[in-house]
Amino acid sequence: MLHELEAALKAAGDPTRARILKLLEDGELCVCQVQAVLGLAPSTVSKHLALLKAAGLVADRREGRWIHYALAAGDRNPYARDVLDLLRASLDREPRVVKDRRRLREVKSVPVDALCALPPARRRRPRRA
Amino acid sequence: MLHELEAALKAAGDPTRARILKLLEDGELCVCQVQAVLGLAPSTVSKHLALLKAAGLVADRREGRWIHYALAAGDRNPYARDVLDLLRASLDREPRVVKDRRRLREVKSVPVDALCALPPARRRRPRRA
DNA sequence: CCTACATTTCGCCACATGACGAAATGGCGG
DNA sequence: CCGCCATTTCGTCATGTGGCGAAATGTAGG
Repeated sequence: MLHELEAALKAAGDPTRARILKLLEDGELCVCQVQAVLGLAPSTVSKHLALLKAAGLVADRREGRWIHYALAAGDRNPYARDVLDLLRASLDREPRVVKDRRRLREVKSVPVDALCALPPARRRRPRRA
Repeated sequence: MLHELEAALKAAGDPTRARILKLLEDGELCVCQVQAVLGLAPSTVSKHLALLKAAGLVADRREGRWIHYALAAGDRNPYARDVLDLLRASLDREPRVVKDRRRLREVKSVPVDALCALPPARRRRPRRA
């Protein structure tokens, strides 16, 4: 692997992964929640999360069938703290980030076990089935 | 272009460009000096410097035939300062960086107008011709 | 054990990126 | 104005990366 700093910078330097990190600022999320907000294929989201984890920027936690991801405490990559702090202080006015946050509120209002069962056509406005 | 933060992170996240930024911590350098230290083709170095400049991490200054690059003050990209500070506080023990610094001292001991005339075979130990 | 389902892994494709050499550019000295 | 030389631009190639869908994995619940 690259040096830890380069890994962290590269991981955070991708638009999609930056979106994910901004989402996680509100607290941990399971993969399907992230996927619902981003609107990308599950495999794509999974790969990004795996890369963020490899870079030491996020940590995962298994709970039943679901795997929750959260911002890392920095115990794995000493530069994670700085990079995450930089991100935390940034992008809050970015339209994409604002939209994602709005969408996240919708997603969070749905129980997790109902979320992933929603058909794609309904994904824009999730509702308890 | 990408958002400024993403541009800065991406620019600094590349190994070669990180090496360049670490070199510039000692003060401005002309392209041929950077090229002599890195041992890469001039066109390659030029492209990296152009990208760093586009990202607002470095600034260039023309002096005669030579173009000097220096770390940016941050007036172009508001995140440059943070990213450069992060780099400044990092990598100083990296073997690659240590070697580059040693090589830089050699390169700086040669007058600039003599440096670029050196044949490639002699580049490992530059000496006034 | 078998199914259901969240997540990951794998194989693929399109595109971005880093490297080079060759050719173009632009200032300096004649 | 002409050539020299540092630097950039251009074209090309190999490799890396992000996206997807299909298949594998692993856990909960019957």
